Amino acid sequence: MNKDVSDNPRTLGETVTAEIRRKLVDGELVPGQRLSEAALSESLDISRNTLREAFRVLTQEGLLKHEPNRGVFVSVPDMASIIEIYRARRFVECQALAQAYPKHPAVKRMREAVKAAQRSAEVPDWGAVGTANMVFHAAIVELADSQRLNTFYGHLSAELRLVFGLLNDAEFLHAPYIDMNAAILDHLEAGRPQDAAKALDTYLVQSERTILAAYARRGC
Amino acid sequence: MNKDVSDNPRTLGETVTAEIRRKLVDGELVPGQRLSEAALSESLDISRNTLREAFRVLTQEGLLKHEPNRGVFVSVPDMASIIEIYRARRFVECQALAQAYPKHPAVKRMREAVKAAQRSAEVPDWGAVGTANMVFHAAIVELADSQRLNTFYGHLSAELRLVFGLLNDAEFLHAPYIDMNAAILDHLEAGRPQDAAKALDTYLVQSERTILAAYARRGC
DNA sequence: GCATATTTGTCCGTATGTATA
DNA sequence: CTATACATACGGACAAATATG
Repeated sequence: MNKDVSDNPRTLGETVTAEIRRKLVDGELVPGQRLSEAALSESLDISRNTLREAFRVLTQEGLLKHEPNRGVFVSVPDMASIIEIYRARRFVECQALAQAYPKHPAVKRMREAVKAAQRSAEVPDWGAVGTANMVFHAAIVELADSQRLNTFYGHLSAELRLVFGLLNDAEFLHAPYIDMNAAILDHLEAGRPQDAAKALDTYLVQSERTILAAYARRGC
Repeated sequence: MNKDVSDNPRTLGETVTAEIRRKLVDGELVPGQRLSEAALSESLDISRNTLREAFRVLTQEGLLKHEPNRGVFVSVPDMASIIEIYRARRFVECQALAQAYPKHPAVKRMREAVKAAQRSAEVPDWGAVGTANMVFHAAIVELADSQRLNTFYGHLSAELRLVFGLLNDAEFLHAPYIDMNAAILDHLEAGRPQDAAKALDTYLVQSERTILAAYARRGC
């Protein structure tokens, strides 16, 4: 899913970057939390300098926020960010799907993600459903055959996971979309990419609305 | 144009990052060149630690390539990269233009970029024409109203400047496109975004072909 | 508003591992 | 194979900015 350098970490800095990234998307580090250089470098058993290099990378990815002379904080996605992320998602995903070749290798990954989500929903394991859902949408972007676009989408996706961590209600957030994903895939495999794109747009608008509503409730 | 943190550098690290980025897009540092930590940190009069932080950021942006235990090099765009960058450009720019609102504020910036390019062509100052051209296309992406998409496009654009530096023939690369940009803008302002997108696609295909041809010639 | 403590920003020295002439 | 150069990583230091009482 993530084709970043940090998948195969060859230096300590990359290992640490990947580890912190995992903690961020897994919700072990929560939005707004301050990451003290001294404390975190000690708890990870690395030097401050190495940690700072990791901070720069994760800041670039949008997961951390660097405030000069004040420190590094986990990004706090506000409503504007959520709206913006969904705007970018609709832009990228719908276009990728609309122009997709129905026999593209990524379609297989989409199918597998749908199946995985359905299986996890029966357990039920809503966290796994959420993961499968993200794999499905990453596969949609892969249809566009652009590594750079995939990486960009990976950053969007990671930021969105920060939002999910903030809301903490995986079933509510993911359950309704299993069938919608399946329908999108059916359209695509049947050679109706325009219909697939249309369905995806509906999906994303609905998902955005749901998340914004949950976000607003949480805020009060 | 570049809304990055490094526009208003508040720390030495950000200043240095911006400075190296400038040297990269201006061609002062050429693709393939090795950037020695010791040499560069001394010439910039900064510590190696600070330089390494800048290296991580610029690597993330695709301008540098980090080879563990070997060092940091200026990225060498190969043919596959050029093709990929153009694929992403067509994907992003054409979509942004096709769905654009003709009275979007970015349209004004497009118009100004076209005028600037025409003025610079009369001097002639082909470097300035190239810069105006990049502003024009950045403005196209701004039509999509997504800060994250703008940043992503900024990275694509910077990588492309590495390619231009490799080819070193600004007139040949930019001169033919001044009028095409003007035509694209006319379509948009006249409320024909689909025609504008179509013209832009033609532009990008032709530009890619031209650059690949120049790249191939250079290789021999 | 002031004095103090904390934290970041930045530098240096150095030990170790890796790549290459 | 050895030697050399270089990147990796650490720990300590201090100034500057910020937070705290």
